[in-house]
Amino acid sequence: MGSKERIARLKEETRSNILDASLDIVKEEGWQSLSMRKIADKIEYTAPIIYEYFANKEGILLELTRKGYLILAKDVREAMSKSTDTATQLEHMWIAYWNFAFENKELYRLMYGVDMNCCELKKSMPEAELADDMFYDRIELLIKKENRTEDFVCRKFYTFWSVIHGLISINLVNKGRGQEMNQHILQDALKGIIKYINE
Amino acid sequence: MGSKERIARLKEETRSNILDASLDIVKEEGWQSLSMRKIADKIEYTAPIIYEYFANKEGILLELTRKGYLILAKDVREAMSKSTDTATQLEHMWIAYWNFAFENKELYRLMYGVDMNCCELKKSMPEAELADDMFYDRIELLIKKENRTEDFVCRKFYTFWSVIHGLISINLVNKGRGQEMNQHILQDALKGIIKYINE
DNA sequence: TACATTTGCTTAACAGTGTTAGATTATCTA
DNA sequence: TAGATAATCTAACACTGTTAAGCAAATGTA
Repeated sequence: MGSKERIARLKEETRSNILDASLDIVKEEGWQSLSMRKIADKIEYTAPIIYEYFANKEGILLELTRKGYLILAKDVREAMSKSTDTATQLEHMWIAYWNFAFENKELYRLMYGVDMNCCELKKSMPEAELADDMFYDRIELLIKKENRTEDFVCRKFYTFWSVIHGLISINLVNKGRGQEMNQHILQDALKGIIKYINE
Repeated sequence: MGSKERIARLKEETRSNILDASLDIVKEEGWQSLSMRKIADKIEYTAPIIYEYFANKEGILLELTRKGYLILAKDVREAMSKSTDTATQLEHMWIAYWNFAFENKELYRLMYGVDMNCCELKKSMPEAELADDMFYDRIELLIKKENRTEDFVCRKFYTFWSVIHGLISINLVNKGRGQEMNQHILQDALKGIIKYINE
C-alpha cells in the first residue's frame, strides 16, 4: 500500500507548510499579528486543521524555535571548521552567531525573547536618553584626549551597554546562573572594559 | 470654585490608579495577560472609562515606559553622586543600572523589549544547547590550565554571550548605529575579551 | 423651583483572537 | 453500491481591544 506513505508524505508537507506560512507572515507583519486564521488562509485550509499538526499556537512557535537553534548550530559549526587556531575559531564562531541573528531576525527574536511592541514611538521619548547621557558623559571623561572622537566614545558606550543589557536579558529570560555568579561576571566585565578603555 | 480642582485631583488619581493597577497585574501575571477589562476590574470601573485617560492600551504601556526611564535616570544619578573618581562613578552607575533592571523586572522588560512567551518549556529543548556547547568547548581550550575551573570558563562564556547578545538585542529593538559601527564594536569587544581571557 | 445641559459611567456591540465540538463531506473498504 | 473511516468545515465559546449609544445623576441657567 503506497497510498499510506503518500498520505504520510502529504501530512508531513502540510505540517511543513504551516511552519513556512507562519514564518512568512511573521517576516511580513511581525510576531504580534501572527494568527491561526492567517496561517490557515495561507495554506488554504481553515483554522481547526492546524490543531491536527500542532497542539496549539505555542506548539508552532516552539517548533520554529527548535529549527532556529538547529540552523544556528550548523552555522556556528561551519564557522569553526574554517580555521584551526582556537582564538580565530572563537572569533569566527561569534561572528557567525552575530550573522545568524541578522539573517534570521525573526527567529532570533523568538529564540531569545527580544521583542518590542511600541518601537518607533519610543524614539520620540526624551526620557529614554536621560540615563544614556550620563553614561556617555562619564565615559568621555575616562578616555584620553587624543582618543576622544565621537566614534570612539560611542563605541565604548555601546560596548558597556551591550555587556550589561546582554547579561540582564539572559537572566530575565532564562535565569542564567545564580545571582552571585552574575555579580561576578558583571564586575569582571565592568572592570575589564574600564581598564582597557583606551585600547 | 475649588470643586474644579477637586475634580481635577480625582481625575489625576484615577489616571494614576490605572497605571498602578496595570503594573500590579503585570507583576502578578505578566505582560501577556494584561487586559483593559482586568485593569477596569482592579480600579472598580468598566473598561471604556480607561479611554478617557489614555488613547489606548499602548498609551498605558508608553506611560509606564516613560516612568521607568525616569526612575532609571534617578537611580543612575544617585549612584554617580556617591563618588568623585570617574572610573568608580562609572562602575557604580552601571551597577545601579543593573540593580534597576532586577528591582523593576517588568519595567525593564517593557523598556528594552525583553520578553519571552514560552520560557520554561524551552529549558527542555536540547537543541538550545548545541551551539552553546561548541562555544564553551573553544573557550575552555583558550584558558590556561591553571585557571580552567568550571566557574571561570562559565564566567567567560557568559561575558562573551552578554556582549554579543546585548549588541544584537539593542540593534534588533532600536536599530542602534549603522552596521559598520556595529561590526567595529563587535570585533573590538571580541578581540578584547579573547586577549584578556586569562585575567 | 423647573428645565436644559453637561458629565460620568455603563451596557451593548463589533471585529478580532485561540480553541473545541459537531456536522459534513470525501475517501477507502467490504 | 453500502457502510465505515478519515478529512475537513461550520459554528460556537470565551476572550481580546475598542467604539457608539444610552442612562442617570450632577450641574448650570431661567
